[in-house]
Amino acid sequence: MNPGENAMKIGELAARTGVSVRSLRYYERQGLLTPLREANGYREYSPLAVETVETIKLYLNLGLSTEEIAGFLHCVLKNKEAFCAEVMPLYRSKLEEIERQIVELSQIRLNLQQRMAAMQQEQMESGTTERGTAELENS
Amino acid sequence: MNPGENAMKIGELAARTGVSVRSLRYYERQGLLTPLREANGYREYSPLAVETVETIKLYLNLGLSTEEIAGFLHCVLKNKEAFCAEVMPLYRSKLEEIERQIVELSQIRLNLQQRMAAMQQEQMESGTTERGTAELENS
DNA sequence: CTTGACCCTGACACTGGTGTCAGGGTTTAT
DNA sequence: ATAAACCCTGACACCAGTGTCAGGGTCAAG
Repeated sequence: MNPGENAMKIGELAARTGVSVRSLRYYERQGLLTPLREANGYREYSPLAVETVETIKLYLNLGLSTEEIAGFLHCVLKNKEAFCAEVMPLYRSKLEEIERQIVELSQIRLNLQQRMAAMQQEQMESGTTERGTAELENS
Repeated sequence: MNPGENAMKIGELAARTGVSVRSLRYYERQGLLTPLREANGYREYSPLAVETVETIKLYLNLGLSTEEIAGFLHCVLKNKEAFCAEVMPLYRSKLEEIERQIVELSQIRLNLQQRMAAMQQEQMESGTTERGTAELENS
């Protein structure tokens, strides 16, 4: 009945979450995870740590950095997301950033597609003018 | 009439192309640019170097790396792109990569939008169940 | 001869999460 | 007591292009 009854060590947490031992230590250094220590210095994780790590994975997959996650993880672990004031502005700016990136990539895609089409044209026609690297200027 | 008549030094090339001196030296180390050297060790660029740098910029803007560019720059500087065999496969794989990235970002965008919508819902309704971080799972 | 504007090389920093190695302790089972 | 399987910390590498600093030449104008 004492606390730490079914605590686990880092290897087990890694196995349960699919996150490498290396990454778990990194998350700790970033302030996302704060395990107790056994007398021998080994990290001691409560069963709740599994949920915490899953939550961290979820936010990392959204493109948030560990530093950003650190700003609200504590809150979302005990409340619904909607009641953590830090989350919404972060989502907003992240969404804008993602959209900027999509626009940028779309422009590159268009440029590539046009250049490829032009190349195939020229290979068909095979041979009139010379030099032509810079006419489809750029993004 | 001797060669090097209107050659320029690195600072002038940087000014004409808008590329930093630092980057010009980097391009050289990557094998993209091979200026002569004056007796004092200064780099000596022919006027053609301006075009070369513009071409490099163009390909960098397409998302190609200096290493990739090095593989075909020589060819495209003297022929039309269409006649450089290395270019098309590179464009193809780059296009695929870009499209993968766009898909990935689009998924994140959707996930963010859904979470934001859900948060606003919950704030309206304000208050029934508890805990809800992981229901819109992830990308 | 001095000042200032150029030029040279080499090297570290940054981004950010992860792999991996070195060098060393602990625990458990045989 | 020894081997195997864990655990610990600290540090370098990666990607890739750019900024920036240190420490030092070169050259032209005053």
